[in-house]
Amino acid sequence: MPHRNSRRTNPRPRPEEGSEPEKRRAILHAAVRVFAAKGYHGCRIADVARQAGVAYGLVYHYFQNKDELLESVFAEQWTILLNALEAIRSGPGTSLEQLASVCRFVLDVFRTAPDAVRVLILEVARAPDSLRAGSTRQTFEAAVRLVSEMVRRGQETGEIRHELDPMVTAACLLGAIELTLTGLVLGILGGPSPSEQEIERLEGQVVATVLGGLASTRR
Amino acid sequence: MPHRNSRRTNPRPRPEEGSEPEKRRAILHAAVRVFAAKGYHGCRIADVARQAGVAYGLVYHYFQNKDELLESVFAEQWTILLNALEAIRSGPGTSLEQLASVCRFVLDVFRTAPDAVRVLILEVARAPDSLRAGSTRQTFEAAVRLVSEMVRRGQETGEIRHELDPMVTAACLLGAIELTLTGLVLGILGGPSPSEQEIERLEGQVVATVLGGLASTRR
Amino acid sequence: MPHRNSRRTNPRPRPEEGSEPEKRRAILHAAVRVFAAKGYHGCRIADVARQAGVAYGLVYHYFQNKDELLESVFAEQWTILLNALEAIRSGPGTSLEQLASVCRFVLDVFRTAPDAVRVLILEVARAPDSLRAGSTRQTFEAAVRLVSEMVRRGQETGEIRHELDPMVTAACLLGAIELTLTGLVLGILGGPSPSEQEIERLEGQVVATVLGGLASTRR
Amino acid sequence: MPHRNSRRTNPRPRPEEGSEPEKRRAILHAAVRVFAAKGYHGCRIADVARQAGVAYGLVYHYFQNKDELLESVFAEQWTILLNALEAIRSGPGTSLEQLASVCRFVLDVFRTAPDAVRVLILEVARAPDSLRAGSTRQTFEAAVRLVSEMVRRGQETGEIRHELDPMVTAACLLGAIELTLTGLVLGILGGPSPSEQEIERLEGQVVATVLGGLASTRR
DNA sequence: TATGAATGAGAGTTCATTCAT
DNA sequence: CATGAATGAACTCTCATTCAT
Repeated sequence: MPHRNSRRTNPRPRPEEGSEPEKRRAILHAAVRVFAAKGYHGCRIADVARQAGVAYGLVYHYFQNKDELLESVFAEQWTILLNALEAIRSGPGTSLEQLASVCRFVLDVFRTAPDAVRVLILEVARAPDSLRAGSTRQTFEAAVRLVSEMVRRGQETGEIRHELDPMVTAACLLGAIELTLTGLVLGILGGPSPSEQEIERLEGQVVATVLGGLASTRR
Repeated sequence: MPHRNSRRTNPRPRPEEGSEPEKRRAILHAAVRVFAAKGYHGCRIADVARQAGVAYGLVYHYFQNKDELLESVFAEQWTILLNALEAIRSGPGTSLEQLASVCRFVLDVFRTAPDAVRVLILEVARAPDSLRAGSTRQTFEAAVRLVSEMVRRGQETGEIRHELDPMVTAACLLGAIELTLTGLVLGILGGPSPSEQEIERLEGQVVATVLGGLASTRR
Repeated sequence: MPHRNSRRTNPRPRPEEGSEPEKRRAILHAAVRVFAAKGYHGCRIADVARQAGVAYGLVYHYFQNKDELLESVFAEQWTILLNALEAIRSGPGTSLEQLASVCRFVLDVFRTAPDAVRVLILEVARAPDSLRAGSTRQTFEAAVRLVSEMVRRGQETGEIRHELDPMVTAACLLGAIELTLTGLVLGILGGPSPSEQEIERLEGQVVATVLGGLASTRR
Repeated sequence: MPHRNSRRTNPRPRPEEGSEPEKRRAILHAAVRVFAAKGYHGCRIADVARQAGVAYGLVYHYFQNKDELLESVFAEQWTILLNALEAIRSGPGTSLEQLASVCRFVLDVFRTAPDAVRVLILEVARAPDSLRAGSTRQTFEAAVRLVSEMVRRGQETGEIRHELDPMVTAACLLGAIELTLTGLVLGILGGPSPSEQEIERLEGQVVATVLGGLASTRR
């Protein structure tokens, strides 16, 4: 009986520099959707395979195990977000304008790809330690650091108050976005199925709240 | 003949009508801890029973099933928080002072009972729909509304900017708190095991950020 | 400590020589009903206790365990049947008349106490070996023997064909009754809720079929 | 290029489109045996899997749950019986001969496959309502109807007494067979392990009893 | 007698993972 | 690459039985 591979010349099963097998992609996309819909633990391999229209076992051909799959989902989504944040940071505009862009960007993405955002935002810290210990935590931290960097630069230029801790400020800003999104998802804000205009209005509100603060006068 | 006592002639210290059985309480407490440590799906009945020091089956004596148990946990924790928020709202102080108190209160509780806070904050929206559809969503919404009410009153007294939407503002405030807590839990803020002083500092930072906003000058 | 009851002149709860405690009786009655409704394995102690209106533990006060309880139910029901069969046997009438009475008796009882009959007839051989090994098998066999005795006597008087094996004949007769009852219970015979008249008609049919046989002419 | 096969050169014994997977069959067979040995409620999935020599989970690969498995067992066995009855009915012979064949057939099958018969005969009406409501009740009724049809035809040809109700007669006949089998199973008839000859003798006895009736003379 | 809280073994079901084809 | 049958550990839930009061 011929063994699997006479010489193992690696005919091609390797991710072949850059070009990713189409089915791998399908699985990843499916995972995002299922993940978003059912959460980390509710997301079963069978669901992902069915959603992707591939055979059960193929998932294990491309991913070591469930954790690696979901870790990949996280990583990919975060990478997209990080790239966007980085683009904003290295782009034009004052720090305050950049931070406003961050708010708008996330809520904008939600409008077009709510699943991805849910995965990104709502599932952080929900995954098991194994995940958190992995790249996810790092990328999450990276996002906070990136935003805190914008804050720090704003402090240098005098746009942002010096007394604020950039990291805490970044956390507050991202947290404000997150819970606004949660409110949206749960239907507490914006109603059961918010219109695009409504979401735009919420964007403006979040920006105003976070940048300007609640108080009408400075103490 | 001396009757045992004025009203309650219960010969044996029976589960004292109306008062909650001690073991039920133990199970609930254990559930909070396990829940916080492992999340909704990672939380197994066996863990809860062991943690509570009771037999497996007893959990099912007091609770219909896993969902009802965890729903109870949610309900209890939220009730505690809601009561505290309500106490703050109906207490003394200006609206801004009250909102500052809210920030401080949650972070304070975290210092003394991090598990409860994790359950409360980190698990919202993570539970299955059955839970979200239940009392949890309502109480979550209640919390947002309570805070938004404080905001609204602050707008009436002129302390808080009129252009802000109270609900969005409340969501931002609670979100800022939440992600700061998440940062604490993950060790991104305050280091691996933050001192009480460090947490106090973070409290001040969050209050300053949220109430005063990021911008050093108003547009 | 004051004892339970200053006077407590034993109003009656004592087993009072020979007289069976009222609650024991209630449990037994309840067991018959539950047993009939749910079958041996579907019958839970909790159901019996609730149906009897007594506390859980009391069942174990009067009966060693579930098997003993259900064995008691069997024994009691069979005893009633055996006594009736014996009364018929030692009573007046030819053998054929007696056997007709047996048919009528069982179907009659069904009319007034279908539960008891179901337990008696439908549950034989369904119970675990432990039960079958016990008195149930013996009483079941006793019933067959009793009927076969009537058959034997009929053969002696020439009423019944000599070529028949009394035991097989008895089994056939009881079997005919049983499946007719099953048909009644399942609604295949007599419709969903048969009238008394309908049951009477079935009685006559069974008697005619069993005693006279199917064939219109003897070979 | 050699086409797949002349008839059966299947390189891999794949589940052969359309044909039933071999292991599914093994599970079904095992279920019959375990079912017969322990009854509906005593029959555990683990037993079936072990008996079939397959892994626990495979049972759930082929069957939704325990009820569906046992329903399948019922359905299959009844189908076999129904087919046999139908074959007898549409075959040659007078009605009386056909009915005699029915008696002989069932007792014959018992000789070669006692398990299947036990399942078929002894477990009817013992299963939970869910089962009874399903195909089982219908097929049971179908069997009674099939036999009653033979009776009716016998009445038309004058072989069978006109005064008998075909349905009741059919029930009596099948009941006679059933309780004779029960007697066999319990060792009340034919002794602990009856020889084939003994069973043949019982067959004759049952036929004689049912067809000819008990009475030696017609009233 | 009587109660019902407490126990824990056992059974059904799910699902990540492996493997032969 | 691709498939999906096969495996079995893990988990939820049930219920007979015990026991302190």
